[in-house]
Amino acid sequence: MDKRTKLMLTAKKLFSKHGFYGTATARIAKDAGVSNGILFHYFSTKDKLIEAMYFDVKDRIFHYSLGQIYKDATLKESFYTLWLAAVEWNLENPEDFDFMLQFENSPFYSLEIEKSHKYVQMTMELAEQGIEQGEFKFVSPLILVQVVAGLVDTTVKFLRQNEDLQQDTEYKNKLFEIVWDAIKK
Amino acid sequence: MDKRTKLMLTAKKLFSKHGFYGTATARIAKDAGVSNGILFHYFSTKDKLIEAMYFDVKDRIFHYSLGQIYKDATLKESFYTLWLAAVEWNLENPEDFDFMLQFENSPFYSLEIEKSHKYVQMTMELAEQGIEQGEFKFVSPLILVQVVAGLVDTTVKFLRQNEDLQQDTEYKNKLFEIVWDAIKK
DNA sequence: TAAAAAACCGACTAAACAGTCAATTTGTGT
DNA sequence: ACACAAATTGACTGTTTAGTCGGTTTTTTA
Repeated sequence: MDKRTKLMLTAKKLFSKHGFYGTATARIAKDAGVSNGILFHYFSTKDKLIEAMYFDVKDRIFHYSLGQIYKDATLKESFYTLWLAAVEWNLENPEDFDFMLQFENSPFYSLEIEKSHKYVQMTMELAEQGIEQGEFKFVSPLILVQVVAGLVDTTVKFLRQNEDLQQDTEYKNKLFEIVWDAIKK
Repeated sequence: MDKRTKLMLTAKKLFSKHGFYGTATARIAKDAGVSNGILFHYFSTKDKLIEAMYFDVKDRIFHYSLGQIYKDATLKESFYTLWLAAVEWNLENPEDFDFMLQFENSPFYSLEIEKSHKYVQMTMELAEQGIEQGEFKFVSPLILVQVVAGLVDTTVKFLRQNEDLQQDTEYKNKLFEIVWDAIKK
C-alpha cells in the first residue's frame, strides 16, 4: 500500500479515537510506519490532510451507494436504497463515521463544502423530483436532504448501541418508516 | 459578573469559532480579562472546563424548555412546544449550539453522559407514554428521542442558512410536521 | 545508462501548550 | 482590628506541537 493511503488510514483511526487536535502529526506518521517528513510531502498542512480525508470518505460512500441503486426504481425505493446503503456502510466503517461526524460538526465545515459534493447534488435532485411530483412535503429540497442525512446519523448511532438489531431487517424497515414519513407529504 | 462565568462565556465564544484544541487556555483567560491561573483554580483541567460548560448549557436549555410547556397539553402539543423551544433557544444562542454540536460529536461524548441528564430523561418518559398510548411508532423510545433531537439540530442548521424563514411561523409549522410524522404511528 | 524527477528520511526548530506555584489581594466572620 | 480563608495574580516550566530542510534513495523517462 502506498504511504499516502497508509497515512490516511492511520489518521482516520487516530482522529476517530482522540479527535483532530488530540492527534499529533508525528504520531500519525509513527503509527503509519513512515517518516515524519513524508506526511507534509503529501499534505502541506494538518488541515489539508483532514480535508483530503473528508473528500476521500465522501467519494467512497458515494460510489458504494451508487452501486446499490437500480433503474426504474420508485422514489421510495430509491430513498430506501440510499438510506440503507448509507446506514450499512457507516456501520461497517465506524472509524469513517466517527471521523465524518467530527468533521461535519467542526468549525472547518461549511455549507459550501457540503454542497460541493456529488452525493449531495444527486440527493438534491431526487428531493426536487419528489417535491414536484407532490410526493414530498412542500419545503426546501435542501432541508429534505439534510433531514435524511441527519436521520442516517441518528440511525447509525442507535444501531451501534444495539448490535442485536443490526441484522434485524424488519426493525430496520421500521426505522426507515421514520425517514419516509418525515419527508413524504 | 464573577470570573468563573466570564471564563465560560469566553470559552464558549472561542470554542465555537476555533474548536476545542484550536483554543488555548491562555487565550481564554486573556480574552476573559482574568489571569491564567484563575482558570485552573475553577477548572482543574481544560477537559473539566469543557465538561462543565456542557452541563451548564444543558441545564439552561432544560429550564428554558420547562418554562414553555403547560399542563393538560396533548402529546403533540408537548412535543411541538419542546421542539420549538429547543429550535428557538438554539437560534438565539448560536455559540451554545455550535459548542454543543462539537462536544456531542467528539470522542469526549458518550451515551452515559447523554442519559445522565434530566432533559433526556424527561423526553424519554414522554416518548414511552406516546408508545404505550399507541400514538407513536412501536420502536425503542430512545431512538424516538434521538430522532427528535437530531431533527432539532437539522432544523436549526437549516434556519441559520435561511434567516428570512426564522420568523415565518407557517414554515416552522411545516418543519414541525416533519418531526411529528417521523415519530407518530 | 545517465540524468532528471519524485519519493523519502529523520534530526531539527521555534512557537505554543496545559498546568504549577509562590506570593499578593480581597473578603468574611468574630 | 484581627485572623483566617478564598480569590487572584502572572511569571515560569517541561513538554509537545506543526512544519522545515538538507541530504539520500528510488523511480521514471528519454
